[in-house]
Amino acid sequence: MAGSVNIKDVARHAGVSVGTVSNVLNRTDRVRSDTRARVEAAIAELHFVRNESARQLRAQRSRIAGVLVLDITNPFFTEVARGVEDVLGAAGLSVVLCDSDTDEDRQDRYIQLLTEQRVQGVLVVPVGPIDRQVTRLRRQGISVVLLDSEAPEGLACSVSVDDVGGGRSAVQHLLALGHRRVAFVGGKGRESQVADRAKGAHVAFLQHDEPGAELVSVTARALTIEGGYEAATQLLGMPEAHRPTAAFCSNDLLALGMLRELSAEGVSVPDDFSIVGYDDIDFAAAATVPLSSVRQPARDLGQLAGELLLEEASGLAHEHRQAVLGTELVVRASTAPPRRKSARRARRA
Amino acid sequence: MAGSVNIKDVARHAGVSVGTVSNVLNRTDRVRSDTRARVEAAIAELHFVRNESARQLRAQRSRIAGVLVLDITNPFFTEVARGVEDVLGAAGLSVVLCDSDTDEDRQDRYIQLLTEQRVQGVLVVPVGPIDRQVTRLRRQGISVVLLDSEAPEGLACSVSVDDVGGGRSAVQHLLALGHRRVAFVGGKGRESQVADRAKGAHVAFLQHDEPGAELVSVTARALTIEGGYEAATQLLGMPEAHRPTAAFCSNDLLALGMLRELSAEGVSVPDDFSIVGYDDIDFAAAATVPLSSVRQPARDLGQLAGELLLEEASGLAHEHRQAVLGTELVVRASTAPPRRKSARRARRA
DNA sequence: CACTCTGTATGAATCGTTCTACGGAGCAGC
DNA sequence: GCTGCTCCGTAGAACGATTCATACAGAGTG
Repeated sequence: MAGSVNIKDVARHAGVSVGTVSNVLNRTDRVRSDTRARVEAAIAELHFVRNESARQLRAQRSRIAGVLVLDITNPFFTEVARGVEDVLGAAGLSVVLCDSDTDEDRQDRYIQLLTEQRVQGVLVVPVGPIDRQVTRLRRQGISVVLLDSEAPEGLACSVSVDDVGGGRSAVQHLLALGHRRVAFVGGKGRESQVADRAKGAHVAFLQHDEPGAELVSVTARALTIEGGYEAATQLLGMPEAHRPTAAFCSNDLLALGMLRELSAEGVSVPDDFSIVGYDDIDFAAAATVPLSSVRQPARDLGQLAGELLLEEASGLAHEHRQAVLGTELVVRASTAPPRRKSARRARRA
Repeated sequence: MAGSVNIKDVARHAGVSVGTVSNVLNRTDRVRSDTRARVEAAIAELHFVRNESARQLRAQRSRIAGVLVLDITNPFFTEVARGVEDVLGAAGLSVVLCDSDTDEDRQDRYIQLLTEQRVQGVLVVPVGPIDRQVTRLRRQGISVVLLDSEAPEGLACSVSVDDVGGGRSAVQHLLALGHRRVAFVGGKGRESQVADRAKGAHVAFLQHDEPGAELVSVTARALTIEGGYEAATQLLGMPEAHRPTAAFCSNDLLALGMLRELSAEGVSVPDDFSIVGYDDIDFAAAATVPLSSVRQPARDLGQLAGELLLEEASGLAHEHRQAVLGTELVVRASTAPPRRKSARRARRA
């Protein structure tokens, strides 16, 4: 049976008071070594496991932090989570990972859950505006750091990436190669990250200032491999005269999906079409046509966010900071100058 | 301030007793509608958020289930987690994801954490033998289901995949194509899944019974893309006479890494070398040389495990069951008959 | 011997919620 | 008017660990 053995059972079994057992658990040095040994023996014998709910109730705070990401199947976010884990784990906090699946309702449910748990802190990659939820968390004394998204001044700490710059560098690269019609592939969602990457793409076009150059917007159902298939199909459906010769995809999943679908349809990358992705996940380099991609320092992002959270949670004087990390364009094999007009056209399926 | 407003504050503010507030929260129908409205107004006004620790303490059980996987950056496991979420989320349980990173210590720490939290249940992809931990969890009244690994009869429910069968079908495919020297690529770990896949590979060889056919074992540092690069290097380092003409990799990460490294070294897949992966993650189909792979029904696996957990946790009479799901070999472009002897050899870098 | 000081152990109060036993009000039936 | 309901609401005892004020024993000091 055993059901649940508590500190009182341990105390009785060891012939001491509950206070002493608690001391063995939490302030080991305050108890004589023979007493401690007796208590520890009782703990082992009865298979006592501390009830964290009771502990938390008393302590008014848990030893857990939550990480809430947009898409747990996207390696970029799991890499970020690992970065968080690196830092918080070392500080003795446990990290639990939650997946909003880019759904505001799910995001809010998880935030509610974490609030009810009175976690130490929450690191969240937000879906849509999140000011209200941040205020609510703060009101419960829960630290918040925004991940991969810049917080409004004074609202919270945030660690983001210069997505405008990243988007710009991707498109500059394509323009420099000689492409004039470039697709920007985004999703239906209104993630600020994607919007910023799009903005960066526009900036690159404005700076380029070549007459006739055109940025075409393509919208996939979701920022997934599937979405990439779909976006490729959309591109192939365009009349050749207006079809872009290159695409900047707002993440690598899209880019890999598009790469695959184009190859399957006989469009050669990079000879017939160039692709730049975003995130530089491991799979980007591992693609057989290794993908040019805008690298985000995912692990660093997570680590820095973890540090900011610890700083805020420590209760010391704390000024919210907005860290913005840089990106790095990694050029691989999926980008090349466009084929000359005279060359044979991509075969349609 | 606000700090923490509790049910008592709400009661005072609404002019009722704490019991009534609790009833509004938990058994809404037992309270007259005007009273309820008053309480709800007070809750909203004071920004009351239920303290889940106290609730759990009283209820002796949380509304959370934990999923503990080997590698959170491997899309196979996150897909399994989504399957679990599908089922448990619908049942009103929240799911938290933990990453053992194939490390027994980390695994044990997370199990300890989940035990202290008195979660409803734990779904775990085990690292090494786990009987002791299962017994311990069970003793605390926590349900356990093993994922992707078959539990010893009577110990726990488990949902696994016929890895021996999967391994066999992969290697049978290669043998049928005419390969005679085949590499099995595993890792340093002692995961039972990998061992079973290796066993399946051996079975295929035994059944094939062709003199001179040879199964070569290659060990990567880890079952990751990096590990795949490394395994490819090992293969390329072998004297050509003994070098396998095909590899069965124990997961897709390895396979994709190997595919990439071989391509980079001028070895063409599948012309010079065939590769079969395992898991059939989305990235496998999306590789530019789409990967032949043994598909595991990841999401189904998670869903079924979730259902078994709910059944066990419901407290009804419950017999532990071992579900074993089948695999399906998905043949794509990374496998082909071996090049004839006379053909040119792969160029070394 | 009286005193203080130090090192240990104790016991009760506390955290916030749930839930059971109970009570008062209103109503029907006799 | 009494009994027996139902409906709503209340009071207070749990749940299990932590912690603080306190007690006590023994050593050291004068």
